[in-house]
Amino acid sequence: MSVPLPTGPPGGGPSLERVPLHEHVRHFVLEGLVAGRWEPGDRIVERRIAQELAVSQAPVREALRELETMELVTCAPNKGVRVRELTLGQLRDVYLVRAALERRAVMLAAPRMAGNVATLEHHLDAMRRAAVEGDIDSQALHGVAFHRAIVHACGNPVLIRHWDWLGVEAWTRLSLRWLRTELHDNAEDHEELVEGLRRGDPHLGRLMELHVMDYSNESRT
Amino acid sequence: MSVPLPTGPPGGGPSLERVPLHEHVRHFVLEGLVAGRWEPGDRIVERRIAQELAVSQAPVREALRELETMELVTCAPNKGVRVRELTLGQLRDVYLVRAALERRAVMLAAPRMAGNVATLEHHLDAMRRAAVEGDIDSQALHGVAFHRAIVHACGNPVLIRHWDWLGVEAWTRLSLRWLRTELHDNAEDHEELVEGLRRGDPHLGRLMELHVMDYSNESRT
DNA sequence: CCGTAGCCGATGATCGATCATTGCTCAAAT
DNA sequence: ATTTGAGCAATGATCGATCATCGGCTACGG
Repeated sequence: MSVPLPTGPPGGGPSLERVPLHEHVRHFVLEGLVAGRWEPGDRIVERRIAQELAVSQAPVREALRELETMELVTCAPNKGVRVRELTLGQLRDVYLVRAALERRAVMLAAPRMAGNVATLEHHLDAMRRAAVEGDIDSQALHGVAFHRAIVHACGNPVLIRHWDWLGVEAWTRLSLRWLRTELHDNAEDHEELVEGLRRGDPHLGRLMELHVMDYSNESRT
Repeated sequence: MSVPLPTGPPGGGPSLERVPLHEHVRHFVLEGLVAGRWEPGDRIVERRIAQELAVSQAPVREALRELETMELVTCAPNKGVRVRELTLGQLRDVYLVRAALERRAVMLAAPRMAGNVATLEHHLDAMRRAAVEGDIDSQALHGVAFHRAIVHACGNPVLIRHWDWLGVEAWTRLSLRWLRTELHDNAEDHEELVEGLRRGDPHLGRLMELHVMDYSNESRT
């Protein structure tokens, strides 16, 4: 289960690299979730998706199980899949785990990046631009990319995998939709992280942990 | 995917609670792994298991994907499932993530347990007994149970789930087998944790983190 | 002898159909 | 009116079969 799905579905052109069917299904359902096709608590019916995409039940099942790993849906035996209810408390639970992982990630990443923060600064710029333009979605996307870059730099595949499983990007987009979460104007917090990484701040771990935890305090309802 | 499978397969008696087939398969494969049926790197063939258990391919697939989530096997598209190679480095990766999660878990669990450490002391006693009796397996099992109790007391379902996905018990048993890992005589380290929990030691987090990380330094080859 | 294209069996991926459970409907009994 | 349980439709779980891909083997050309 390689979580990121790089480019679009193969409807356009047959790519050199054949993508397993269940990945397309996963992408489709994920888009449906973010686009608001289902509300929290709604049932996601395997056969319905299967018919809709003209595939059989099997790849749909597999895709839904993957989404279950990402905590986006819940799954009870013989009861099917439902969109996970996203309460503030549960969001906080996710952020707590995320903070624990990213704290460790940044501590590992710091010496490995060795001040090579170009990618981070790129995303930071994009966030600033998005902030002044009021492009909420872009700001969220680059914010996630910023954190992803750090996590992927940590060099620990297990940690990376667990972080991916947190489905940070999807949850961020969903919380924007479901909870009307407000994006903190946090470009400066990120600047602080970049600074810390550039010169190996010994408190980077704590900094990151607090930074991520802050996210869970930014909802207005 | 509820990771723990409480009691044995239903061959004995039809339990009131019907267990999904793929859980039996998962249990079967897991036992096979621990029992040494496969070595690291070996291929696990879906149809073989299916025939062996007189089930179809579908539940086997599902079980294997669950084991993939637990990092016990790797899975490449169109290439099938292989038993994950367990190098010291990878073991360290797992322990690092585990340490990050348990650090946070114990910090959350401490106020919730409120000095209620009876369960922990039970496992601690069992570990001591196992140590003097030289019962390696029992010591490992109770050691894992000790940590599991703390993690489950943290009250964060997301954290609990990720910890379960680390497959701590399976990895512990497997590293005993594959890497001839030596069990540190660590009853006293655990005693320290119990003490800390009993009186809300503010350094519990760091204590736990170091405690878990120490595990990854206990291999002799 | 070595490299390479093509054949072929093994096996993962997917399919369409069937079995079994769940939740609902609705009417009879209280 | 409420309860209760049989009947039924929906749907998840599982099955057996087929399709597609991978890896090894072999024959051929150099």
